[in-house]
Amino acid sequence: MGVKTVVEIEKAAQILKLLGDKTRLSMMKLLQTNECCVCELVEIYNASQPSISQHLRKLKDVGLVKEKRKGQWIFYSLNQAHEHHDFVISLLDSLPSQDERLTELEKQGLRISCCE
Amino acid sequence: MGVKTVVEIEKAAQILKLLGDKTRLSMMKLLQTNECCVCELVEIYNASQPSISQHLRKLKDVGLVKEKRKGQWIFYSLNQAHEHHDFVISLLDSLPSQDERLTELEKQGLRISCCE
DNA sequence: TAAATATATAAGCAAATTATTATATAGTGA
DNA sequence: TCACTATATAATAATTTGCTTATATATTTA
Repeated sequence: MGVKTVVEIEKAAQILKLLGDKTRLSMMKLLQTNECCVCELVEIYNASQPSISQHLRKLKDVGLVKEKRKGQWIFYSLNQAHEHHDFVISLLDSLPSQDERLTELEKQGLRISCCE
Repeated sequence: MGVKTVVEIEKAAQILKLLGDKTRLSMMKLLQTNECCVCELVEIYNASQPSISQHLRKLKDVGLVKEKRKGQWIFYSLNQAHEHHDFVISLLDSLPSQDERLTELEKQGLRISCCE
């Protein structure tokens, strides 16, 4: 499980505040093991497109997620280069997988796959 | 380090939201290894008494801390019986000790000690 | 190039959060 | 019992958050 590194209180509070929202937290767990584009997340969380974009913006602003454009889609995933990535991972490791939400999408034929 | 237990997303988000405030987070870290009364926390965080009381109330409402009256003081500490205590501990274990704040108090002669 | 799709951003607003001020409750000790 | 200290709570004000609506930008495709 590796050695714990220390996260300053203020930095930790900033991260935890962002994760303290069930949509963002679930998204982070999903993005831990999947790349998703905005329109998939909109479907999954049954939220408006601007609402999802704004959540992603906050996560991106502190470097928790990164984006990669593939054609007209922008795929998000965890930013493994984040200073406190291991702190975040150890948190996410206590959460149940959110992958069944993607499986649902797949069933509905709404999963975006994209050859680079 | 023990086996990770799973915390439902909603429950985790609730806990993380509470910890996503630097005063509360620092207090939780302090209370992990110390019992403190309200007036000590007021000194330490340079906050008003109602403000500290309200933070403690929130933490107590979800069962993260517990209280014990000793004379005119009420001492708070982590509630080790919380359903997700191990989740909380694994979080706090990544944070730097806040004990020097108590040491400061001690120097100023403001530490409350109380024989039961 | 025009239409369609995906995403971002800005503005406005309602709900939630945090601090402040004022007051109530409880224990201590003269 | 009265004054004092510690704490909680209620009311209010200030701030922040998250959503919606409207619009802008970028990419694809006809």
